[in-house]
Amino acid sequence: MVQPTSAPRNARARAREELTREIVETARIHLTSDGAAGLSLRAVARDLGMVSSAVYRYFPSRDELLTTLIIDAYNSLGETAEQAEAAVKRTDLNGRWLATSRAARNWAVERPHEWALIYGSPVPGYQAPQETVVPATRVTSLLIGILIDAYTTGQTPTPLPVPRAVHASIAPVRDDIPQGIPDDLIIRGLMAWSQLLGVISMELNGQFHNVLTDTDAYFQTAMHRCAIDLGIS
Amino acid sequence: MVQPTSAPRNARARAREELTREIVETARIHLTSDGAAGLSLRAVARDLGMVSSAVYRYFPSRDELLTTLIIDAYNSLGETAEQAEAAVKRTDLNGRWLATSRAARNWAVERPHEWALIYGSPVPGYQAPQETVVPATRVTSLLIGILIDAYTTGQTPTPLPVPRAVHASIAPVRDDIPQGIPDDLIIRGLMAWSQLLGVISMELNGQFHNVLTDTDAYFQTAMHRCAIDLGIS
DNA sequence: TGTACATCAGTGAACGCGCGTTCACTGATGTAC
DNA sequence: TGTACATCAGTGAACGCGCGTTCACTGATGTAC
Repeated sequence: MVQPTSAPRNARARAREELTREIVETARIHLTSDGAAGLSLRAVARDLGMVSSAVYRYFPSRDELLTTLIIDAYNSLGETAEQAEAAVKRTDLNGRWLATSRAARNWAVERPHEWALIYGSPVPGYQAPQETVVPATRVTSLLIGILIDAYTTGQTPTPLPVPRAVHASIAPVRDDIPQGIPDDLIIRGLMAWSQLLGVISMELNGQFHNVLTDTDAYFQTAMHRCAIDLGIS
Repeated sequence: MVQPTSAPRNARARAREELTREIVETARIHLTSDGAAGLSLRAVARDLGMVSSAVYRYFPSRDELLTTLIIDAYNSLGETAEQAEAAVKRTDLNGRWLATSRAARNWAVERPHEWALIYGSPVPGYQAPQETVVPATRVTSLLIGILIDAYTTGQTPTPLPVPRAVHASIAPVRDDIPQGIPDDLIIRGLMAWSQLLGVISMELNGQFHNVLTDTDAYFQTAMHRCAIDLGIS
């Protein structure tokens, strides 16, 4: 009882933590060459000089390893975006939006396969478990925060009409935001978010070939225009 | 020389055409369950009651079959969108844009895996050959046509400034459109296009879970707002 | 119209490779007394 | 501090499955004379 129960870190536990990390790290690298569908426990084990069955002491199945990679990706992106956003003066809503979106793009360009893992086509046969839900909301929470501040400080654009069916349709997202935010602003936020995801995914999927040379410059301008549409520019 | 040389269609040739079609059709169905990465020549052959090596009489490799699927998908989507767009009065630019975008979404919702094949993450290890380039431009050509008509009839929005770097960056896309279209309109067109791709992909990838209930209603509104931004609403 | 030859679709076996997962086991590390 | 036992990491073999592609072959269809 002298040791705090929260840290029974003997050699075995430390080794376990380290190897778990190494497995995830190696799997992440494999993602880069083969994509999520090609992620193989055996290949990971081989790279670590282990026999394939040894990995099962750390992850009960391939899908669990995938889940860890997905959660890590969400958290890594979330943390990157949060740090970038936190460095901007609270009253500079335009700056917060630009910092968040730029951080997301930079993260994505550096790790295209991790981006595809979380925002690309679902991996066939893989069902994302509940644990992935919370980390998935970190970036969108930043955007929601900006929208709330825009609303409470009165920096909102002249609203466009929102059809009744759309008003009803956005009921779920209303659960995550304070009351009072107008439908129009929510729609603008959603559209800014899909613009952000759309432009990044297009860049990563090579859809700007023969269209744009400087994708970074284009991205900045597109995000600037989103800010104008949000009324925070 | 009595027979036209263009149609030496004896029984063998007809059988070949039909089986080629059946192989592609079966492969398309397999796409639905396993995605592009899991597309297997052997599985296709099995479904057709052939031995796997027989497929090699029709397609020299798995990648060639994939290429055919990709080209077919682009053409199918292109044709669907073209027909929808052609049914709208030429002067109704807003209607043409809405018809095009709606047709694209409907096509995508019915064939999510074919959509992923052409607009999703690239298949690892697969390099798209030149033949896919032309079919890939059919839908964007419609959008460009609308923008050109908007410009020539003077229905353009008040332009926002376009940074010098972005002006230079869009040089490639200028090769596909008539001279004179302002930078601002091109940027708006690109952003409408990425909004379109972004919203559809988000819906297919399940990113509207716990966000929206009626994705169709949301899509229509989003596309309507794109039209406003393009100045054609 | 009939025959000889060429073309080609489809067969079946094989090569060489990969995968996820299970299981009985060895031997090292950790724990209770 | 020392000993007996429990825990657990890692091994190596195996199961049962899949894949793309090649190759020598049979037998049907098509063609030239």
